[in-house]
Amino acid sequence: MSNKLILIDGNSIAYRAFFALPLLNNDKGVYTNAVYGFTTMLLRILEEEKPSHVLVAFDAGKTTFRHETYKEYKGGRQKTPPELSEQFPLLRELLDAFQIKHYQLENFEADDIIGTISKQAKQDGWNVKVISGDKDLLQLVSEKIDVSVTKKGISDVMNYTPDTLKEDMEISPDQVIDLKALMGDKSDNIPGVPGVGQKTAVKLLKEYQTLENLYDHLDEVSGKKLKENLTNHKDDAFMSKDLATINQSSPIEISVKDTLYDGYDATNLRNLFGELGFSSLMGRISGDEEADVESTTLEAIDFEKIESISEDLFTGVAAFDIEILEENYHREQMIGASLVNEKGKFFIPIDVFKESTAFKRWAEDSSKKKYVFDAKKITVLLNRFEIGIEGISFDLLLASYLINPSENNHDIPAISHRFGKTAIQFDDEVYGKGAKKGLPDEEDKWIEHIVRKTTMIYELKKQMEDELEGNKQLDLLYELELPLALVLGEMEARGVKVDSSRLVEMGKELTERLKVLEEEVYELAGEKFNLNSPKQLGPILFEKLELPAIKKTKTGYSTSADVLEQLQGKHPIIEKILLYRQLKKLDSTYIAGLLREVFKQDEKIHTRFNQALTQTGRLSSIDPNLQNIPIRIEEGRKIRQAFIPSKAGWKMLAADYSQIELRVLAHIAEDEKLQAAFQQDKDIHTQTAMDVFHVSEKDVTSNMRRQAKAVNFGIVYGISDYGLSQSLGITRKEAKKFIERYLESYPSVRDYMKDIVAKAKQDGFVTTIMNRRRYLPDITSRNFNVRSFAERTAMNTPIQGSAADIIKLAMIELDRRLKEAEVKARLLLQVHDELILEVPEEEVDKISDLVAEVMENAIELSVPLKVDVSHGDTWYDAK
DNA sequence: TCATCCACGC
DNA sequence: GACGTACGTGGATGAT
Repeated sequence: MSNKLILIDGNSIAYRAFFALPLLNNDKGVYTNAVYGFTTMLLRILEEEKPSHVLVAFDAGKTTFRHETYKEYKGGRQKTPPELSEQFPLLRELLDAFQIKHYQLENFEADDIIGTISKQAKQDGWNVKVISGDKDLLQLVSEKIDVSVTKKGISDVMNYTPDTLKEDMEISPDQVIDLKALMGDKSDNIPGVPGVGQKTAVKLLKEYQTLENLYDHLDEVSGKKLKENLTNHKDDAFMSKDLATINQSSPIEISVKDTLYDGYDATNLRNLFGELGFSSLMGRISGDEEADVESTTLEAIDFEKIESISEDLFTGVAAFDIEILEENYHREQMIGASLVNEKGKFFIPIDVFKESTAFKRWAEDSSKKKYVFDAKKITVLLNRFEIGIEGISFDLLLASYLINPSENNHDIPAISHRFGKTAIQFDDEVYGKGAKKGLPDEEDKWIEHIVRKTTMIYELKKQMEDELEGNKQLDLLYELELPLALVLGEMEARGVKVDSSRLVEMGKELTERLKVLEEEVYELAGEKFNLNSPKQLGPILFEKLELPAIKKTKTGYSTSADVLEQLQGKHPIIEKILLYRQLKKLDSTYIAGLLREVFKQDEKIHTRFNQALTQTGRLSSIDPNLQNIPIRIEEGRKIRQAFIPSKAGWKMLAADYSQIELRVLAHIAEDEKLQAAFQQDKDIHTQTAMDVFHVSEKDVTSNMRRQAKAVNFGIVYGISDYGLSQSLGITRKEAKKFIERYLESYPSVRDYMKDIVAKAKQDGFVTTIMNRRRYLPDITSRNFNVRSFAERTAMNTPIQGSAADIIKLAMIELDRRLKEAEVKARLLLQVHDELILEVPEEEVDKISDLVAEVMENAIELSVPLKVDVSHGDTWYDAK
């Protein structure tokens, strides 16, 4: 088999990758986009071309021999952005990990190295492929040498052979330099001949083949001006030819044989990918696709399966984990536990630890430090055996989330691989996925996996802590998220009592009304169809009934509420459909959905708060989602009547922050006008209307207030002019004007918005009051939409995220104070800016005061925080 | 099983 | 001008 050599123009490809990809950085804040792009290209080439030899050539230094002929060579070039230059060392590291030779030569450009080596290879009869973003290299094209030039981005390449070159550019490889001699090259500052562009140059070369021949027959050239230019710039043309000519006899110290490529070291590469945060590329490292092969090649570990627990197992700090295959740790079966400490690695069967008093003593002893993954989960799981847990001093899940919330996989194997630890398989590989998920037959296999995971917790603690310390986020973990996890764990385990019969009753009523509505709709439509299917509803409305179609979706007509609302009054069917949709939602999601989630044992709902998901730091709630129980529409709000205290004579108590985000904005932006409004406890939407419309309070109409409210809403949620136009039903232009007027009224807010975007561009991330981070690589995107989105995110995340920080602080403090006061009242739920508690009737007054006091003083801002507290027999009545 | 559409909350 | 636009969860449908 003949040799195949790949020659890569390193600088050119790095530049291409850098500008083609958003300014990604890894979790250490190091920019990696060029390296990432380069890597994807390398992986693709290695896979597709299967080369025997590879060389990456780099430019060296600022000046080359070309500057001796023409000192303006490459003059006027923008200097390499620092975000890119800092990636070159990484690039070399990457190539080393790939075990690919790279080379640079003082005074010469990458082109010359490539030209020289390719010439040697050609003489030896090798097949050569050159890869670059620069068309200059096309002069090397020959029978044996292909040149691939990136077209757009880095993955889109055009491969040139002598034939395709002819076809595409109508010239031969030799003529590439003549072409450039005539045309010049703006980016290299090569002059060429004025007035001669691509078209003219090609025409001339077709007729005279070479530059020399052209000048020999100069008098035959038609066109007075053209002839004059050619005559006057003959020197320029020949110098340009000189400059454009690649030196194929550079004094390189390597030869083709040195470029031997013998495959990469998968382990090294995986480690580097881990450091760089290229988790998405891990799977493309060959060897990885055969996961089973890898599993058998994982180095064996030493561990002990414990039959009975004795006190002396617990010395020093321990990593501890309980494995459960399904998501819902409130009800699903536990598989086993594992403990790793200075003594060794241990697997502990469930039955062994749940009955062990030694274990319980250890778990509940706050002086025995534990490292865990997902403290909240562990709290709930142990609680199922009536075991408490104290002394958790590290949580891998929360640490990973805080380091970079945008990672979408925060399980132990994923984190481990990201941080360069590869002695672990992914859960899917061990347990399978989907319907096939389960314990593998071989017991050792899954036991070992569990032990390995716990080992990772033990080993990663230091690394993660260093990372957090570097970001000044240790407090965020240890003073906020970790204590909160325990509070949340108790809330989840406590659950919320549900009056199922009330739900059933409401369900019956709804079913009746739905049936009637459905019939009425079919009557009006003149036929039966599936009313729940937008795909079937569309044609009925917009074809059969000939209503004007306002919006389309990918698959047909849009029948969303905002479309239907615009059709209201045009046909009686519309309001029936709207009502049907609303009631159907209530029935399926809130009645049936909630009933499904009620635990039989205690008639309670135990939601799970996801503490490591949202990009802003808010919590989310699943199975069921208790953060979106209806409230705006009365019919829906009644659902809340089914949420009741767990004991007779107790009350539900709700405490919500009033305008917390706008208060946070007033604080962060230091806007005196906003601050004053809050200090005087003004109605903020009315105040905004006064400021934006320049009217006095009494002249604020309800419409003005509505619009001001929408603008405030937009500020809080970071919506665009488009978003505002949608919510107000006005044009985008008008919306833009509104926003502009808002910013005119609150100049400090405008400054804040400007500054935060600039800071995000500089740092690559934004932070909240408690130093939570959100990375915004898209902020440097050259795509307007992508960039705009990132900019709005930069403005909005500190606001929303800080509000999330504040209520979390309040929850920790409130939990502490409730326990300290030895009252029975307890937290049940958090809904972003609101806390729900259940309280014995006799404690209501005291707790109302306490909750308000704690929430209002969770943090000291330049504006007061205001909390409204209310209570009642059900959640509905606590309004 | 997955994508799409729709709708609820903050 | 840029064509997709706050964050989430969940149900129903329909194609795979």
